Amino acid sequence: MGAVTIYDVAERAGVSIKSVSRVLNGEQNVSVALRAKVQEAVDALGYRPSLSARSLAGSSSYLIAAFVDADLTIEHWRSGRGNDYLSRMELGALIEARNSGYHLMIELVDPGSPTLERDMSSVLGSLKPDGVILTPPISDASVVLDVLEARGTPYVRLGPETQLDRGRRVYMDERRAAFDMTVHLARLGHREIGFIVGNPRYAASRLRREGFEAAMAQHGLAVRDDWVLEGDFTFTSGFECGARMLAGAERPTAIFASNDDMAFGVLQAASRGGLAVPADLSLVGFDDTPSAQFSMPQLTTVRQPVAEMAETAARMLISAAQAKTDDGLERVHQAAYTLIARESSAPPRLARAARIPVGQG
Amino acid sequence: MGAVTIYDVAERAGVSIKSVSRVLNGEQNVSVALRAKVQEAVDALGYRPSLSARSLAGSSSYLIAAFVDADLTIEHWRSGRGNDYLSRMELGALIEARNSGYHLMIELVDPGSPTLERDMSSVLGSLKPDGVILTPPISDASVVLDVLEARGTPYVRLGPETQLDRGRRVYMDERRAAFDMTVHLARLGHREIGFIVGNPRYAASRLRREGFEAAMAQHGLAVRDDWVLEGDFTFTSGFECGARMLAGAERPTAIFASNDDMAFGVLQAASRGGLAVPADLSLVGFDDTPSAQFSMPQLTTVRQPVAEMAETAARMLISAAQAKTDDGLERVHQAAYTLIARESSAPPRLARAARIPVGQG
DNA sequence: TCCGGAAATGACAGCGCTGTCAATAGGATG
DNA sequence: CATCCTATTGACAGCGCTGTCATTTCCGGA
Repeated sequence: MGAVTIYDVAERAGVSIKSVSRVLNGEQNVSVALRAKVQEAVDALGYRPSLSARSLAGSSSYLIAAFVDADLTIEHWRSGRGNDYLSRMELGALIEARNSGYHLMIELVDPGSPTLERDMSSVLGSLKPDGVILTPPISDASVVLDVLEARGTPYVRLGPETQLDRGRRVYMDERRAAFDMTVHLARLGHREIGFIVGNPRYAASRLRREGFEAAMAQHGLAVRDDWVLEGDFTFTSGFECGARMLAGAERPTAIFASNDDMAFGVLQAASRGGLAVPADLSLVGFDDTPSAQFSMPQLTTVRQPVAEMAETAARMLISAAQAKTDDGLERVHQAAYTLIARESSAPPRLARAARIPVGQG
Repeated sequence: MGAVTIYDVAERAGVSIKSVSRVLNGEQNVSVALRAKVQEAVDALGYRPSLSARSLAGSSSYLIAAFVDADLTIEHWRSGRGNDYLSRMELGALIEARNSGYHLMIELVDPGSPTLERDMSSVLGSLKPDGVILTPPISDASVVLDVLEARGTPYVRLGPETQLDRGRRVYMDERRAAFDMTVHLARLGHREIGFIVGNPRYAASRLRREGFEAAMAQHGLAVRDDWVLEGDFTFTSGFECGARMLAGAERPTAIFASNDDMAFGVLQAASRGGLAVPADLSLVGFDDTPSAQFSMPQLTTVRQPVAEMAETAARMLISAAQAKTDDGLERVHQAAYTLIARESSAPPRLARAARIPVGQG
């Protein structure tokens, strides 16, 4: 059947298998004539080198592995819901890998497992990937970094928070994005702004909160404790926090939820409470999930270019795998975010906006 | 470093490498004592067999490949949006693969490419996967099936429409689901129901439409040509079709969109047209995308258990790879769908519902 | 014309496993 | 106790490539 080997190609081209190998790998010191002969044979036979043979014999496996949090994945699997971040990350990595003749493998990693170190060695040992992409929250699992470094496997961390000097990373300035979003609300005239924190397990939660607080401070706005509630990135938690925040006699004119899902929860709560968005309450999220453009009103949010980030990560790894030396390779890449102002944020109602100076004066 | 080989294990256990191999592969005729010795050594050394060596030497690669439509993927990638179907499919396949010690690889395939056959051989030749999962619309690409069959690689088709006798498949009864959904609307009292067809490229589009028509016929309801519009599964197309259908003096009391994204488009159109859902218009979709539970009103839709289906597919492939003979293996699996009635569907307003008999009497 | 060195090519030994087949060890049989 | 059969284990040859090192070829310069 299709089992064309390097021997067949060599025979047809009338050269040694080593020469075929040379042409295939674009090595130097190959004459034009040889290259042409081999190329012809390869094309005619439709030959493709066997991945396993290459990776067994040589030092590269043409494999990029993406490490994904197992818990999170299993949670998604249980609920039957997809994982938008994972999906976007993959698209980017997949496309870059494909363009460079690499393959992408997704591996689940449980950073809390007592056998983490062994599990990692296991995967790395059996796959021997040329590079590894770490997704949050694995990007910050120091044991994982340790193992990777011990084995000398290049890796790129997506959106890491701690130990920023280790390895390569591709990130977005979450703090600044949250800062900008807060400024967006302030510019609209909001002075009473609530915030819903994300799952503390994710670095992003802290950063987004810091950005919010910094912007509030800069604009001389008070951050009220009872208006900063802790969610966990789920719709439900958003609903609960929203309901709580909107229940009191005093309520904010705008709420900034640390991600879109929670924002939708708040939207639901507002709706049940008889509040119209953005008329009675401005609402902004973070992530630009697909739903953000379908919701009513459409949600103002921040778009993180996940696919691009993964693409960059894959490219960094592939260059690292192909370069002899580590010099001159990009190690840190900051991706640009976009604040997408849609319908859910607007100036506060005059009545409410006016109330503040009155109360203060 | 972590480079533990089978030789190390054999040495430590005081046996031959072949024996280690036997234990690892669970072969028969291995004494308890041997098994114990080897197991001890494996555990102590944290040994994992090299995937590439195994696949090079043996007949299995411990790899499952999922073939995904390249165009579609690139489209998603361009728009920066994730692909919910892909994501859910992957979760299922990933979890099953992981449980059985297999690995999952995603490969992009362009079924329209003139070099499709060669591309396929390429991938199959270099990866030598033990099984392949085909996702729509690749499930129906006969050239792909041809190549797979020629190579003798087991494959499972997810939701195929044509050539149902070829290969294995896991599917959902789309027609019946659409039928049920239509009945749902009819039972609520709707008699004037519009339908938005999906992208003709997908088999599901036709099936859903057939289900709709069959149910209408069974309930003695007329299918009006101007109330059956053709979209392409995108939000925008849903918006346009919705706007068109709702513009006329006569408009349906309910609209069934072939997928959720289009339903959201209709929702938007209805909203702009001053129509409240479900008060003035009942609206139902198909797919249960994440947004369906966050939208307002929450969308009535059909949930396809994509993750489960992929899980089943992976399991079928793994059993096929492990079985000596093909006998007794499951080849066809029908997955159960769920009609999720949420807020967007309700009885038509009395005024409108009453109008019909008046007009007819 | 001959020589040294760089450029181009080939020969060959594995990479870490599995498949095949041979060898050895126990048991049951007569 | 010899014989035969089966359960168990091992020896060894690759799988299809790449890395290393040897060999051949080709030039420019003496």
